Amino acid sequence: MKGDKRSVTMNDVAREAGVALGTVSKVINGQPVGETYRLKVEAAVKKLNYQVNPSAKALKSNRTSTIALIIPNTIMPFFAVLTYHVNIALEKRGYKMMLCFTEYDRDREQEFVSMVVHNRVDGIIALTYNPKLEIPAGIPFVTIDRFFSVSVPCVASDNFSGGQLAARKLAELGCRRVACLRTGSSLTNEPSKRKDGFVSGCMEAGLSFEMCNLTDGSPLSAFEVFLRHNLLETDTPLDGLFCGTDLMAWQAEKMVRDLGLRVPEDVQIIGFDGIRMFGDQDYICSTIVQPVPDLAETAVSMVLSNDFTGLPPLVCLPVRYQPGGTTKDSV
Amino acid sequence: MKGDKRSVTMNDVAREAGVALGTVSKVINGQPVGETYRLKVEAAVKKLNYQVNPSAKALKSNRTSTIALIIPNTIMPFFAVLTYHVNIALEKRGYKMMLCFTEYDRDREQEFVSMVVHNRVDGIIALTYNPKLEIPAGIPFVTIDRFFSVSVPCVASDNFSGGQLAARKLAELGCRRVACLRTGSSLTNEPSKRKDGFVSGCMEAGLSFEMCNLTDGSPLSAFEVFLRHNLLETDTPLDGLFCGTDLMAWQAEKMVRDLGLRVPEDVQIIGFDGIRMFGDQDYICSTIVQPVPDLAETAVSMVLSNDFTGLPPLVCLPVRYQPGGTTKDSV
DNA sequence: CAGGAAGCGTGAAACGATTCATGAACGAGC
DNA sequence: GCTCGTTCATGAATCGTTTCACGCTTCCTG
Repeated sequence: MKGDKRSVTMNDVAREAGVALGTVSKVINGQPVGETYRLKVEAAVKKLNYQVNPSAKALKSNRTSTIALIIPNTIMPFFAVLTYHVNIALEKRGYKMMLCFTEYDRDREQEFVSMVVHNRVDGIIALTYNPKLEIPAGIPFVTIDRFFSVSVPCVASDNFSGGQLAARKLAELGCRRVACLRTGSSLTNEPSKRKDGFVSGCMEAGLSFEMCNLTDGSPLSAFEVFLRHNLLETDTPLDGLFCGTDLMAWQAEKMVRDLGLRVPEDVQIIGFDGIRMFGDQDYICSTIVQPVPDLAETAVSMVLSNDFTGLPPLVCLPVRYQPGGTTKDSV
Repeated sequence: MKGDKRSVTMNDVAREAGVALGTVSKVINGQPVGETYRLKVEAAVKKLNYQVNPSAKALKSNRTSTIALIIPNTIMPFFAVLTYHVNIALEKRGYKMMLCFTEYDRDREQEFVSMVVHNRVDGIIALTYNPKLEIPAGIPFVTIDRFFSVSVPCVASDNFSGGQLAARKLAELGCRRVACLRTGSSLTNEPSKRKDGFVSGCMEAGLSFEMCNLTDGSPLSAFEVFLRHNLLETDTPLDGLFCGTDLMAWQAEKMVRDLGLRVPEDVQIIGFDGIRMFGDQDYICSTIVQPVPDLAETAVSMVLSNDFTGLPPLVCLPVRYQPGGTTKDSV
């Protein structure tokens, strides 16, 4: 069929180099081989432009050099950036990534897990929403932001400290009465510790605070009702907001503006994630920055770890505060 | 080694079903087989929970059911959304995606092309920046937004019409003097037709316009200089902006606000791409929306087309205008 | 200088699928 | 009833690696 010039095989290399097949294999895989032989093989490889056939290698060795990343989508900026860094970390180590988009669907999450196991990936990194996800045995499985059990290593930002930090910053910046806006209250996972940290930080700083939890189905406009009431129709209006994500902060900023108030003069806002547009430039709001490249790097190095069962059950990476235009400390 | 329970093979299925190996293969691949045999095989497959081994299949058939997507990253929202839809379109057809992030590096682009060819992908979809990219023969290759030659099919939005549409809208909305802000002037590709369409639209509508082209290296602040001059230090200030991307529009909106003007009251802004945050909700600005799901779907169906050489050299998909808060027609 | 351990290259077998030459089974035609 | 043709299941060969038992060298020791 179409110009299928048969490709160069190890056998061709062996013949060209005048050595045995096994010797070529050893050279290719960096196993110890006599200097003379290695040189001959390397010359032949170069001459014939030989490249290993990944399918054959995978078939025989039962390893695919592929790691699955199970994640809702790449539409949400946090997921998009995480996916990027996971792929970069994998590429650096000679691995490929198999992407599985679940769109938060619990059944799809479970199906993808079986699917990638059948596809014989060498490991799985998952950011999922099914608390009852069945985790396959016998294959390295690392989660991001979801703690299942001590035998399933989890990588996450230090969400609790991030929440605390936000509260402290708002206090420092002169806020008297603040609120925490968040969604997804139905699920307990690592990110839900942001609010816990925030509460802790407020108490510590003696800051008066409100909670506004949107359950999964509620429309975003519920925030608007909350804000209208607590900004305009009260004697002690809010002057600070902590939002569960930057996107939420971005929405909140709009809502506050639409209510005729100024950001950050009247209301200061801190988000979470550290999403920026334009590469290294603007943040969409003042925020608690997650170390996404580190999250990715850590998850990858854990899933590829030689001693998988020796890994710590939960790795929390440090976050930092970043002014970004919605707080008074922004330049 | 670790619980490597040998997996179920076609041979096991054949034995279980009491038929020959070849028969099982035919059933699995949907080739015609006697009813009785098919039923026996299907029963055995179910009983043993057989799944084909992709590596073995790829090795023998020389097809991997994998398509490479070569793209700068998934950090820019447009790329992120495109990647998402490409993956969904591929998954629907039983294909996997191999992601290659180039970060706009021409050498990496070229390296990835060779790499994926060696990895024997069944086709390549590429969004690249190297005008001299060498396109491999003998493998379906579809580009997005970059036209190379009539023999390399390209899928793009109708950028020219989009530019025209933006100009017409600004005219309709009462603008008298407008400008086009864009970057990346050094490269001629499909998106660069946006400005051409815009120019054409302005002339058609009798609208006075300025061009502000940022070459690749320039800092974003050059826009600020341009805007300050054309908004504050002139007798006939601009009252409308068309930006090459939504991100640029988002920046421009900030700059205009920082200059003390109101959006959309004083200056109306239209972007390009149709980026939204929050799924189906907010657009970050009034914009010309690219049909990203269609772009992905089209690119995928083209790259998998049976009659690859019969494809049209350039497919332009229709765009639409979407009010989003930075124009006076927004509710 | 003989004996034996250590080192290392060799090449056949195996991984699990696809493919195709082979021949069995069956029906039609005369 | 016999021949010829068609249909279709069969299973051996093959894809390009990895692996490992085997045996040849080399070199050290006594």
